[in-house]
Amino acid sequence: MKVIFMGTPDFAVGILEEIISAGHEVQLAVTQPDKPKGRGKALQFPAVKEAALAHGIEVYQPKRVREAECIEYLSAYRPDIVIVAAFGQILPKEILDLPRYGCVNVHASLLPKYRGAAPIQWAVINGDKISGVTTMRMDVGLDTGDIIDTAEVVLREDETGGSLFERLSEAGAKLCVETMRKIETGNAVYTRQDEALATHVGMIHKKMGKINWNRKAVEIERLVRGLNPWPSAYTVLDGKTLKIWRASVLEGGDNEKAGCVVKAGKTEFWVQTGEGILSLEEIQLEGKKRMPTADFLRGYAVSAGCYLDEND
RNA sequence: CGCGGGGUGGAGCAGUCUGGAAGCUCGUCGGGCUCAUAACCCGAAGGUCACAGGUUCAAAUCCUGUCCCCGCAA
Repeated sequence: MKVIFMGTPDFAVGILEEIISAGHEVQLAVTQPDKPKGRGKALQFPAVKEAALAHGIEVYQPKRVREAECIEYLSAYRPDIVIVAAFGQILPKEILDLPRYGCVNVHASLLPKYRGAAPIQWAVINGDKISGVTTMRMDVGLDTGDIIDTAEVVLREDETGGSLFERLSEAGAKLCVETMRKIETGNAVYTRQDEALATHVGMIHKKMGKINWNRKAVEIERLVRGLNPWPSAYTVLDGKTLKIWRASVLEGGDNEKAGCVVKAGKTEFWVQTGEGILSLEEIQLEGKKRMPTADFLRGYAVSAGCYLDEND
């Protein structure tokens, strides 16, 4: 099929490449404009742009896809289908109606659960046992189109936002090609989403990573995993940001106020939470590299009894 | 030129302001203690102090330039 691919970050790259190796003709890759990124200032290409260029595919980066100029531009390609994966812009009806087979979105959740921007992290943060990917025929709503295929992925005990990201991207790539095959051969079945079961999740903000020690240790530990590698969960130690990359939950011993450092030994760094104790395993102080807690404690004196996240 | 922290034996750090013998907590290796140990005791190896210039009798430390790592902001 003649395909226009729309996507931006890493999540979309695997899908794009799977479509290519399945033998489809990707006419154009549409992605967000380059943005200044990193410490300096340099413009950085979106991951999909990098990949598209590597495959010799033309790249188009409209600021707003809903503008007439953009719609005109896309229609000139007369694609059979438009595949959308983590593109980052909402498509107007004119584009949805453009291809013969419509626009198909690969979404990183089992719809109608987790419609919206950051389904992957939320699945981890909420402690879901199962997540997955869904392909659907897009309509004007936000992730409300008819479902074509789904694939489940079982979350691991130590699943992080990053690891699930990768696994769902892989699953999504396979599912996408499978869905395209069904569509092409006329075997696709379109199922309406059950509105009663629909839930929405918003974007991930950096502030969400700020740990509230009054919460349960299990919840904080899930937050740590869900926001790893971005934007990461953090607290404050001696007025400096302390990122927590990995932690584990210890039962019992709710004797101190939440946020109190219960133990700071040679290798243990235990913090009291609202329920249970959180053992920090891998951390990173502002300006430093991330490192195992034992390494950190070798060079940084943390005294038991002090409090994290003190606003002094 | 967006703001800031940092690069010191294998790891994490102190020392830099106020130049003048390379230090701490660990790890490693050898020995001892012990029923035993990740515990304790004794000893040893291991560093061009990121790189390049400069100032000085003398530079990890002061000056200039470069490279690399990281936090914030975007």
